Amino acid sequence: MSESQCQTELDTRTRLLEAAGPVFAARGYDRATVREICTSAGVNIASVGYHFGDKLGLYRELIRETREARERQFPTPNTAGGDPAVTLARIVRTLMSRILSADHSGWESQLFMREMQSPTPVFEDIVEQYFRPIYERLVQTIAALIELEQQTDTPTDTATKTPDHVVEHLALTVIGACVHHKVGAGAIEILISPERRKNHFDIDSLSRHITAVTLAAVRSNDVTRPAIQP
Amino acid sequence: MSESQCQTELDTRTRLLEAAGPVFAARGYDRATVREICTSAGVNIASVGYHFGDKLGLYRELIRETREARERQFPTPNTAGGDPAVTLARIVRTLMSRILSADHSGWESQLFMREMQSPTPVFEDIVEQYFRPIYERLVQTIAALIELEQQTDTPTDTATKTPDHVVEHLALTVIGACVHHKVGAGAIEILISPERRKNHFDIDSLSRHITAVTLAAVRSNDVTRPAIQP
DNA sequence: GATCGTTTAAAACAGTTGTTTGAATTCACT
DNA sequence: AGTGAATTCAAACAACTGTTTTAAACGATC
Repeated sequence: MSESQCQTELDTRTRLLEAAGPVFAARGYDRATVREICTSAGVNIASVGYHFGDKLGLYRELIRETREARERQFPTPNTAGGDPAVTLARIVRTLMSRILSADHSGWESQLFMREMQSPTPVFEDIVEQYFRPIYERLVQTIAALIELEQQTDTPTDTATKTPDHVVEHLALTVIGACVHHKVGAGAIEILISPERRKNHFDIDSLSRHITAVTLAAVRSNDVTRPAIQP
Repeated sequence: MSESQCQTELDTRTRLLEAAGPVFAARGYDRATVREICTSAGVNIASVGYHFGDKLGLYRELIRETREARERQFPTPNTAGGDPAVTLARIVRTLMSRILSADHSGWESQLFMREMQSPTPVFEDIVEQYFRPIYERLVQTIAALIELEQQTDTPTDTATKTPDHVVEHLALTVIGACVHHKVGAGAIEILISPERRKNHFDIDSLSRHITAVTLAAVRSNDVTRPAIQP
């Protein structure tokens, strides 16, 4: 094994992985062809079979490495003791960064978005190892926020405790609001003017907005104390 | 042309359209094969070419008819004069119904979701004719809500007017929260317990939750009066 | 320098895809 | 029944897919 070259002439295996990312993200697992990947990587078609067994093997490895890189770059905040409002802001920003941050060209998150609608055999791993940790931290944080809010309430209001499913709804609302800016990017591109998108649809603005909405919801009894059918 | 039979023996054209819906929704445009559609419809493979020109022609017609049916069944609320809060609730419910209502088996909205991530030549039409109307009504309603809220504020608070992009952020947050329950259904199925999903993840509960969150956000100055960088 | 395991190369394979062909069939109308 | 257009059918087409094959090139070790 040669480990001396580090400039442009890399390992065939590595070149395959690097070329596979954009292609799988752009076309999806099925539409992506090993021929296009190999051409883009400048390697022979048979290399996929040799190094990864088959197309799915290459895809599995790509997903694994991408997820690990994404987690390293935007780790799930673990500020357990601090102010829940600050933790919420951090979680939302982490979510938005993982989704919108375009280090290479935004294909990383596109991979995971495609798994949501066209799941492959790796989907369950992605949810358990990538989605669940930050989701559960979000649930904990929102629960802490609600509890904090209700402690400062006047005692007469504390008749009914906020049920668990409301916390889950809130967490999923947050995630949905974040994810939508990637999933619905094509529609947003048509619905929102380019100038508006350029000025106000960055990670920072969107994170702050979603955090503010969530905090407002947590402080509203109409959300945390759901009424019986009106 | 025969128009006498209306029971099980329908027009070949109609049978093709009816069979195409579930297949295109389940597999996506590319993965769906005309062979599977024709087998499911019980017609010859060449019928697609004869009646619709080609695969894309069949798909175009399916999208058109599905969109029109969906708009008929869940029309965009046009209660212009009424209480904006009521209008908001109606819009959210319409959105959730269009997305989650499973008349046949939920494939109708799946079609549009797939267009968001793997757009075909019909995507722009869908956005302009299906998404934009209800989106703009949502924007108008939220703007009306904010104005109504700020009228009742103490005059000292009305220093800064809510900028337009905040209204757009709010509208997209609402849409994202709704859409996520379809796009992220696969992940939600893993993250949320089946019992919880069965009891609290229906159209009614989710619509009320999202409406309440939006109303809370509209009433929060932290949302409608975005601060300069902290 | 010969040798053996590792890696790459071009070509072919078997399967599936959307589409087309040309004959057979159906159908309304005389 | 006969006619002519509309429709359906089985079969084949050309293009593309993932994968395999077989031989060639490489690289370290003796």
